[in-house]
Amino acid sequence: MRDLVNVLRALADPMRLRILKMLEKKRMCVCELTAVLKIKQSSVSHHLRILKDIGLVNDVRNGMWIDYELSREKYNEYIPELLKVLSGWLNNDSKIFEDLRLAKKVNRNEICK
Amino acid sequence: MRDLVNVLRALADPMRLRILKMLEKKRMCVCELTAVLKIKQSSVSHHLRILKDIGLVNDVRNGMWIDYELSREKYNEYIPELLKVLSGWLNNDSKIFEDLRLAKKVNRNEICK
DNA sequence: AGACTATATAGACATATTTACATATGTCAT
DNA sequence: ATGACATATGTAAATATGTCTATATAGTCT
Repeated sequence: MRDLVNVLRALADPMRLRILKMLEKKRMCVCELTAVLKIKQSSVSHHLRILKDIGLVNDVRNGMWIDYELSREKYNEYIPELLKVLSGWLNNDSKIFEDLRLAKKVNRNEICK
Repeated sequence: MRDLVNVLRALADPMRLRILKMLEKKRMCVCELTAVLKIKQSSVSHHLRILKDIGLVNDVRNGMWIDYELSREKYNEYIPELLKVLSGWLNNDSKIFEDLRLAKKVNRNEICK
């Protein structure tokens, strides 16, 4: 029960949903996510920590960067099913649409000054 | 997006999950739910309002009582799918098991003094 | 109509959450 | 090692959430 509540809480936030919808398309580093979301880097890290702690995302070090991706490990039974239904949602949301457009253009070598 | 966040927030609470799991089995009035959950009636009403506002439950007057039931109307696209996956979850949770046992026994004519 | 009772609402309090700022950690290149 | 940069963490302020007490509302029943 605690697990399910924690997964739902992790999902019940616009910024974290936006992050997850971007990670559906590709791995992204913190500075790329920061550039798209337009909140402070520390806030992005905070949201990523919540998603990582509950097992919704993994981080993978990649040179100077740390890439985040949707988790493929089975931390608990709820996550695969929720990620699956989420993949069918918000695909016509204008905010998500704009995020994905920006995420596609973003280049870590340019923006991470 | 706002809709989805609100549905997830409504679900992300142990008391509200317990309520929904009971309503999966049968309609229940506020005083019956109060007896099982063992929190104050006003708190139960508060949770029911959140569930009703987002469209997860309906209320139906029944004589002196107001019965709540899982919503069958389609307020938004997320609710039917989430209620469906929820029906497969928590069925082995000990708290839920105990709730259902109490819910089956409870009799509104006795407890609503 | 009036008393009764199930439910809803308002206000208060404690706790949790989101964000930003400042700083720390850890990696790469020189 | 040192400097530069990406990311993480600690702290503080503003806002939201869950529970309670007290009271109001809206029905029922006689």
